[in-house]
Amino acid sequence: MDSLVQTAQVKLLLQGGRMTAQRRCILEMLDSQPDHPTAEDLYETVKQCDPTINLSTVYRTLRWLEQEGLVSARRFDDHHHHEHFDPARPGEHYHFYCTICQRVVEFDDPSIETLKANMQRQLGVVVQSATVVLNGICAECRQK
Amino acid sequence: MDSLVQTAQVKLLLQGGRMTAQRRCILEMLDSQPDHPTAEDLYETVKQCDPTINLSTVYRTLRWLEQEGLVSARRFDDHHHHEHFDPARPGEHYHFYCTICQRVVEFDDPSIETLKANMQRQLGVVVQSATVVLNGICAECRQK
DNA sequence: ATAAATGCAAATAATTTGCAGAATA
DNA sequence: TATTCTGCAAATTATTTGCATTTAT
Repeated sequence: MDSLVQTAQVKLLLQGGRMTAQRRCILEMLDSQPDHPTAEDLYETVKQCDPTINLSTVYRTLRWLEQEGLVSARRFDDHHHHEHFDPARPGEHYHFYCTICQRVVEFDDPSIETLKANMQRQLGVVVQSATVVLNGICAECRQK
Repeated sequence: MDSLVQTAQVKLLLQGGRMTAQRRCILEMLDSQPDHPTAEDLYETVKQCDPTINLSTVYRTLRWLEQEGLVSARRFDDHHHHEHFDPARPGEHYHFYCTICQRVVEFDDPSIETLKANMQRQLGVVVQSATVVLNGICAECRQK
């Protein structure tokens, strides 16, 4: 398992990019959290290791990572219009979003492949990807 | 089948609201199009029947309709961060989004109920709603 | 006549960009 | 030392809000 820092290092070398302190710090934070933070969330966290970092730098790094296929941007909530950044681990996965505590739980299920196949057949389309967000109440919030 | 204008009329009466020319025009446009327009799309269309209408009025009407359960707001594309407004017809449905022509096709499929049931069991959560967007190439765009 | 809705312009929120200076290879 | 990257401030995009004026009931 390469760390994000290592993977990014290689990509940077290949394209003449540079591993700066800011990037290393962002990458380490992203790697250590099982979260799906917003840019703002990440900014607040990263400030702990580099208090003078700028939000633009966080965005620029996230966009670069996205372009390199190392994170993907998702919108979970139709009314809070900000993106969550999902460090791309191997294997497609989908999300459960708790409408009470905003927790995100990843899952995968064979019924989604069934759905894709059904729709390709019934609609005559080609399905390239699927976004599935189940909204509801997570196990923890139910205990109340 | 009541038209949106009629349904809205009743809701307005019950809450002391008023049926204005602008609202009627927006409702008729929404009703006649099988589309999922953005606020801007709708604004351009509505201008044809009321050239002096303001974008704020379109937004205010859409938000009121949303609150009344007559339309729902969706984000289809993770990189164009604007909402599409879906006139809520009875029955839950999901969306196929063509990444070439931006066409939206509605569908429903029993595999989604299976998915919800699986996840409630496996994750111990309560699923209240599901957002499913399949992205790919529609039948028309495939002919090329 | 009165409360509600509109238009306008300014505010907000999330994200992006231009540019001069700082830092890496 | 030559580029690349950063911080800052200003720009952009989508949407919302305050307020004076207009309009439906």
